[in-house]
Amino acid sequence: MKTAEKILVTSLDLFNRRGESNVSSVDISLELDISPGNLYYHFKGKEVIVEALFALYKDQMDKVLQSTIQKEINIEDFFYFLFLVLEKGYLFQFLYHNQANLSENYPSVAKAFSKHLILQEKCLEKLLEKFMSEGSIKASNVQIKQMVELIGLVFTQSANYYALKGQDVSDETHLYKGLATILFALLPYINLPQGELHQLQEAIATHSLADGLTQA
Amino acid sequence: MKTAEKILVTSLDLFNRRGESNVSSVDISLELDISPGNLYYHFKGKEVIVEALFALYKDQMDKVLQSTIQKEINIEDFFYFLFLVLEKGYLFQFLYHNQANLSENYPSVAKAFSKHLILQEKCLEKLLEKFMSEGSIKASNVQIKQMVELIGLVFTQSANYYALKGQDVSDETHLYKGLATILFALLPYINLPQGELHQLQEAIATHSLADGLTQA
DNA sequence: GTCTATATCGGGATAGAC
DNA sequence: GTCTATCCCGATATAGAC
Repeated sequence: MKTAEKILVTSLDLFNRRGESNVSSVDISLELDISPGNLYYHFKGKEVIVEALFALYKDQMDKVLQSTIQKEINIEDFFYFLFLVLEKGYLFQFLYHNQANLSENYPSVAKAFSKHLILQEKCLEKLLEKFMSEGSIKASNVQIKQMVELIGLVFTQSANYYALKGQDVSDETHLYKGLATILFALLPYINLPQGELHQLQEAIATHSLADGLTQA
Repeated sequence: MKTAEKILVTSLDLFNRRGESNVSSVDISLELDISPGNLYYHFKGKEVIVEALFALYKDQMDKVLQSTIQKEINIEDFFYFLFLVLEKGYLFQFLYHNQANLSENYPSVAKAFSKHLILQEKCLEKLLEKFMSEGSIKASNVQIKQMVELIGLVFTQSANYYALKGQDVSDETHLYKGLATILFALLPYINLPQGELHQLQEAIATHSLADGLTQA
């Protein structure tokens, strides 16, 4: 692995674990056993590193979105898709964790982030509208918009919410809790045979045992 | 107004507008036309200021919660109560805006905050359970817990979500959008005559015209 | 490509005069 | 209570040798 790549991998890891603002360029070079000067040879400042990491994030996320548009997915696949998005977010959690700082210190990244989010939500909206026209979802257009907003809220903020409550966010359990929240909100509008619905719920609930959601 | 009080008021204003981490003690003294040394005479560092502001926040929030327990409120009052909580949060938005930094730089505040949140959610849960036993809400215990979690998510994170999407959060409009999201998620479980429900929805929707939620 | 050494800058903190 | 002056420290940034 080239030094440049090693820097990105290590930075991502440190950012995710300690928060971007708590990691200085010296910390990164220390972790890699290289000198600060060397780090600067590859990346002229933390900003460039953050930008490079965001580009990676965007690439991977776009691939997930792309796959949804191409394959004709049904509403059960949909929840799996939601999980994939949550999971990608988890890999780059530092982007969500410190977004206030992020937008203040790296406005270019913040702009690209919000642009990407809006696109992502457009994509979600299209999907839900398709389900609506197919009859697997019963809702008005306004309700669809509400669903999109709620999903966006869970995607981008649920980790912060759990962290604020003092819960550990280092494992992936909370992803399932987020998924359960989305399922809870959408369920009343989903038009599926009871049996299949329960199957879906159980699949999600088995992963979020901790909170007694299993009885859902 | 005493200097100490002026410092608190000005700090709150600056924190809310620029974010706590972007406001240095010198900024505060500059805004007040006093010297940094004088500021330190009253508050030995920003930490003490943040702690004092959180104490204020907690006091005011507790009063709102208290009022709910004492008066026997019905489910329509409930949404007004939710709005009051959202509004109090708005007055101290800096606590929510930069929570990652907050918990890293002021662990004592973070601990008190999470403790307060958990208490608040207990209070919410009790309220919802009361509505359930009265029949105005039809839901299982697990669904009640989900409602509480969703409300907590909106309370603490919706401003961050809108900010992340690049929207302006300086006015109070987004409070109504948050309220609309909660209403959207709870509505299927609420057991009220259609007429009264529509009244509720409209009352909320008239305040969030911007997003076409009026048609809800 | 990588190192050491150093310059710069901003924020937090404090001593001592008034 | 309030001010001025100063110190300390951590982080960014860069120059120049190897």
